[in-house]
Amino acid sequence: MAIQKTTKPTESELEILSVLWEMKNASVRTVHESLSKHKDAGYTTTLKLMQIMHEKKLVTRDDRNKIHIYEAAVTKEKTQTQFLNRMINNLFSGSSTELVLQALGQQNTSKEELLKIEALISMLKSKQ
Amino acid sequence: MAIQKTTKPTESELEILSVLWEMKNASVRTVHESLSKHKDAGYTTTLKLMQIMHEKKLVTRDDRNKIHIYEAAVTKEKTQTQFLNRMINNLFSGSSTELVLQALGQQNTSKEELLKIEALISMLKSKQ
DNA sequence: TATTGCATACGAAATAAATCGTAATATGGC
DNA sequence: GCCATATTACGATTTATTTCGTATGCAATA
Repeated sequence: MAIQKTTKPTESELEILSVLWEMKNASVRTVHESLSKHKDAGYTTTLKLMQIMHEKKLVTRDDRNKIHIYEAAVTKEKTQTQFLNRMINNLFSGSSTELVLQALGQQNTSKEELLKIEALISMLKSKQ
Repeated sequence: MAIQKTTKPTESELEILSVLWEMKNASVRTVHESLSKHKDAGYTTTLKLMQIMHEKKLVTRDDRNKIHIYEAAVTKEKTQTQFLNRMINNLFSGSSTELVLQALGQQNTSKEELLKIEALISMLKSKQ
């Protein structure tokens, strides 16, 4: 059985995936337009990137029509997990708690958000 | 006033920084030995990387003696924050809460850890 | 003093990522 | 059918990152 090599998306690929997750599916033009708000690169750059992502199986596409429609082939959750783990190992000595503490500490999180987190925590505690 | 361009460490540079944060300061040989446990690259590769990091001001070094002693020039906290923010923006729609929930959800965190987080949360709540 | 063993310096190759120009092609409106 | 326009395909260039080979120097020691 062939090993499914988990291709870690690059920074640029992540930007594209974000758009696709948001929109469910989209043409190159649409993705490019969305990216243009923040970033400034030519249309063919976006196109090329998406073609490469297709080769890497990071996206699927429907190319039955002239305008190809792309869709993310990896879930947002899986990708988040992948990057989170990487980051926890690289920067937080393998401790997710350290990361959580740091993330909560630096940002100012609203009371509502804090309550949501508390809820999850008591849920986790009860499960132990 | 010149703008302090925040050089974002690359993946490999991060590995080296981790060792330096851990050890406070170290020679190339020491860093290389530590990295060798996980990774497999030649000594001069590590050396070159650390020289580049010195140029980029990511590390300082004491080169009064033949064996140069390196030290991280960026704090672990600052770097963590930098990467956390990047990640929150790229992958978690700008919401640190989302990241926290995801991080807590996937790993199994011990009761003690959960208590630590709860403590921080109530501290944050009282400050609002 | 000559030799050996580590150390740094440095250039250059190998690899990866991002960017873009140009050509080929399909489509819709005239 | 022809043209204008928008799209994809693709090669090439640029830039960043990682890797390593070789040169050179210094210091201990035989």
